[in-house]
Amino acid sequence: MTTASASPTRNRRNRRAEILEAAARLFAARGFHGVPIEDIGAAVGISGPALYRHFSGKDALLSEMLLDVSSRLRESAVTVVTSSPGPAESLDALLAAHITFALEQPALITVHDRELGNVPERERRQIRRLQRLYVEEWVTVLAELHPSCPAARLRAATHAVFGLLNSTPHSAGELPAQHMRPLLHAMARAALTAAVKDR
Amino acid sequence: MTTASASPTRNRRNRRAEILEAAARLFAARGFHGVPIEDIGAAVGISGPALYRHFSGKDALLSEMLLDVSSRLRESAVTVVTSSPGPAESLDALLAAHITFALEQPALITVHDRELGNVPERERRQIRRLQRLYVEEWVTVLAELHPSCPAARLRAATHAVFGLLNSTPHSAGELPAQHMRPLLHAMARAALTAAVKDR
DNA sequence: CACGGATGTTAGTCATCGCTAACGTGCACC
DNA sequence: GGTGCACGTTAGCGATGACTAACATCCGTG
Repeated sequence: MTTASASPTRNRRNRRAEILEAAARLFAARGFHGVPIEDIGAAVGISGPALYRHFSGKDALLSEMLLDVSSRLRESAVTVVTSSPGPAESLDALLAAHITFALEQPALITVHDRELGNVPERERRQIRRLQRLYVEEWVTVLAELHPSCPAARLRAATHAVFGLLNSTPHSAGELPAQHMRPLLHAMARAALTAAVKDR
Repeated sequence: MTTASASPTRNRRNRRAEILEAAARLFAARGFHGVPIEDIGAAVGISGPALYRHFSGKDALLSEMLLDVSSRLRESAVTVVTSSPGPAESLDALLAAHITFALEQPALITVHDRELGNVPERERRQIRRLQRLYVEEWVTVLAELHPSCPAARLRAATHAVFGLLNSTPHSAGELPAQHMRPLLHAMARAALTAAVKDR
């Protein structure tokens, strides 16, 4: 039979993804510098230096992880906005997509906004750029809905909403996901509505 | 003249506070394990091992920092609630107090919800207890305002609002504090209101 | 003015960690 | 069926970092 593991590329991909996932969990729990490379290896059943067959170093691992998250978020935002009939629908879709991500990948979300400072300068700039673009997707949609509201305020409100949505890891287990999702959606929506009201 | 530095206790207190403050900034920026003890010393003008004259170790420093934050938050909540005429005023006062803290001590807030995992078991339990009590102050007030809403939902909503309020460090500089404060207050309030509506 | 404690210093120890080196093994492919 | 590459191993090196030891200095006090 043609084995499922025919292509070495396939295996390599899986291994890399597996490592990234395990590392995300560990980084989220103990911080980048708190996790020795040996522990990451152990978490996927290999040991220590074997990681260097897949990543050029610990920094590179973190960089790739954050770059991946940033571009996925950004990409999903672009997709979602361009395929919505209007700004109101865009906003709901942005909320839904972000909530899905936060609920399904709490570790990644955590690492994403904690460990940027430990990424080497070069790729940190890239990541920041993607994050900015992601925020701007939100701000653009909000600006369409509320043209009279200054952009700075919209940006601040967006960041605050990210804080709300990304708090998921902290309240893990408080509520099942199928209740959490609409709760977060409603709260974020209300917060944004309040933010653009000029009192 | 009686010198201001008469009591050694006084000096010691100041030094400890100074160290805790510097360490908070550094931990917030680079993570607990990312900050060598020498850097903390350097930040207050002494060098490295001199810290051991004030703290028994790096762990102890972190523990004291988080214990202090947790108990201050909790205490302020108790004070504020008991001195309010009713639950509605309590809620506003809780919001105001938390926002003040988040805006004035962004580093402490950051460390407070990132580094708990690096605190030794014993004091971690204490800190968790204080955090739980703080959350319960909020939940109690909310429950008075909305008796029909299940406590688990109120707890989840409270955590989400903390996420919103504590996101301040991320959006540092977006907006001046005198605009940020009412914005956060309005958003948090609206989010809570939305959370307790059962649609 | 000696004394002692609070508070610093520098030098050194020991553990840990990131990473490299050298080597083993299975598997695709000619 | 050898050959080479993907992927893993263990041993060890060099750097760093937490902490201790031994020694200096300031300063209030009997």
